[in-house]
Amino acid sequence: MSTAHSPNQNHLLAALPTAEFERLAPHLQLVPLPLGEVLYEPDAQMQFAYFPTTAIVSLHYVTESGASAETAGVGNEGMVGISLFMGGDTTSSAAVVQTAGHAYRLERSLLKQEFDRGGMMQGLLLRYTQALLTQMSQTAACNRHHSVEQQVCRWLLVTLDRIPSGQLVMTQELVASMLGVRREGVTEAAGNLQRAGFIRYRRGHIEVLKRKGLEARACECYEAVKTELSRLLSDVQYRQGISAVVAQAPPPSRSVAANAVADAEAV
Amino acid sequence: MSTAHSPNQNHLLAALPTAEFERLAPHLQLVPLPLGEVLYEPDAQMQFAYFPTTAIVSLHYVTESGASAETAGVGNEGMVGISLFMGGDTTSSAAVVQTAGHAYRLERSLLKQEFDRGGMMQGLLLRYTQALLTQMSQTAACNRHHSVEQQVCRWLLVTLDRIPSGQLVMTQELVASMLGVRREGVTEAAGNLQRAGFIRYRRGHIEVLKRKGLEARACECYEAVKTELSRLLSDVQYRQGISAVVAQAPPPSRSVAANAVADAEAV
DNA sequence: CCGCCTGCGTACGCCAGCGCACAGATGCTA
DNA sequence: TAGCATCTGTGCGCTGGCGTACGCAGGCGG
Repeated sequence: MSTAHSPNQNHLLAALPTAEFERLAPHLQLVPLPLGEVLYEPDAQMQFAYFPTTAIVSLHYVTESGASAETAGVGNEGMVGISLFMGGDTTSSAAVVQTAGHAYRLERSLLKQEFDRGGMMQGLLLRYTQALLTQMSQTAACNRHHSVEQQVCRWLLVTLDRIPSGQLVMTQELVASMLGVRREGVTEAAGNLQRAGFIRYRRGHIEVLKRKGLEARACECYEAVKTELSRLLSDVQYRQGISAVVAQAPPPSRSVAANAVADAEAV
Repeated sequence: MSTAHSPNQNHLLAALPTAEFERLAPHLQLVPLPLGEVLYEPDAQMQFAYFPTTAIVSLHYVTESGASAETAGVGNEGMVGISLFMGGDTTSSAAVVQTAGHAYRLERSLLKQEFDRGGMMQGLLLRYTQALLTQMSQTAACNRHHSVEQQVCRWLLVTLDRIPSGQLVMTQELVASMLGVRREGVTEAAGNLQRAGFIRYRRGHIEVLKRKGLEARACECYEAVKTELSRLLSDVQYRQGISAVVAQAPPPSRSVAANAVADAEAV
């Protein structure tokens, strides 16, 4: 991956007006995020906010007994470190790098300072936080009601949306720990999907062949979260021509969302 | 219930400095919230924010197939209508009154206006929002990993914390729909708890006899959410002597939380 | 080229929670 | 006081997901 890096690969940073961006730019540090790196642990004081570009970070909750579950994921559409401007400083969840890549990080006090100016940054971050809320509540409902296979599909899709290539570097074990289910459950689901011709995988690599297929088998939660994110950030103007967060015309009502599968691109 | 009503029964309102409170006070309308009332539906434009005093409101997500799950609850410690100041205007979840009572409501634009002044109100609401995030992610993990009985205990405890009397008006059917589980599951769990002498119930009324017992059987999630809320709002000064949000001394580390059961008050 | 570590396949028993169905109990209303 | 709607108890059979355990294979390092 020797492509040029730019803060604009992160949608939040790309949406800042020039003045605000230039105020922050000198302080944005590009950092590599290797797989498995822990950006912060529960209840620990965090020093930086991270704006992923190519990396994906997973927000986890780990139970006393050691079981874990992802409560939300963060890619180039968002930011890690909400609590820095929300006022709590710490969170009860952990942030772990789920797909290696890069992110720009910003020192705690600078973020807070920019947030408190009450400009565009504030509005963006707040709306992104709301999207995060949606994601978490959706995850809660999903964990209650949907099958492992549905969740695997959902999870592949959201991950895919954050990765341009369509090639996920990802063991089934890891997927299982994200979803908080057994590895064998993922193996079985993945087997079904492979037999159906939707995906192909080999030792830690998952390749999506038929996106539509996954969408058809995923639960509603995928579309719901995606639609809500694009709604919340629909009016942002990117300084440069980033492809929109979600290329989707008028926000469909929820009941329609299920049928939207039909007009998604094939691949 | 012919007690005098006061906005100070709501912890957020009670924590406002005098100047801010007096600006809002003339616009706070006391409204009764009957059981089952829908404060807002998914994706609908909301006109008011609600600050419960004696009522409890439940934030729900309803799946396409009609199954539902509570993602968070709001009592006198919080507010319903986060999205009004977060910038999204609407939410994908519904807000339903879970325990009848009262709330003060505030017109949308006035809330937003006060929030945007950047005073104490803003900080309070943001920190409360973070508590809500914690609650939702905890719920997600809880739905994944904990048993119905544990969840019933947790749910009774959080509800109890919001109701002074200790007498819940609550059918098992309703509890079930909150948790997103079968009614029979709740019946069984409640039966166990009654046999153990922790609670007593009769047709729509649940009385808690031994709080300690419930705490011992509940999952960690109860303590975790409670501790986090008190941490986030620990530094607030109430204009009047409200009993603190949570009467608890130094925030115990998570691993200790389980043992904290021992020193909770009986009954 | 060989061996080993890591990731994947599969199988078996187990149980929590589900869906359904119906009987008994309780408390409101007439 | 009787009737009735509603809430609660209980008992099926079913199944999805868990825990465990082991065999196989791909791919990397020596």
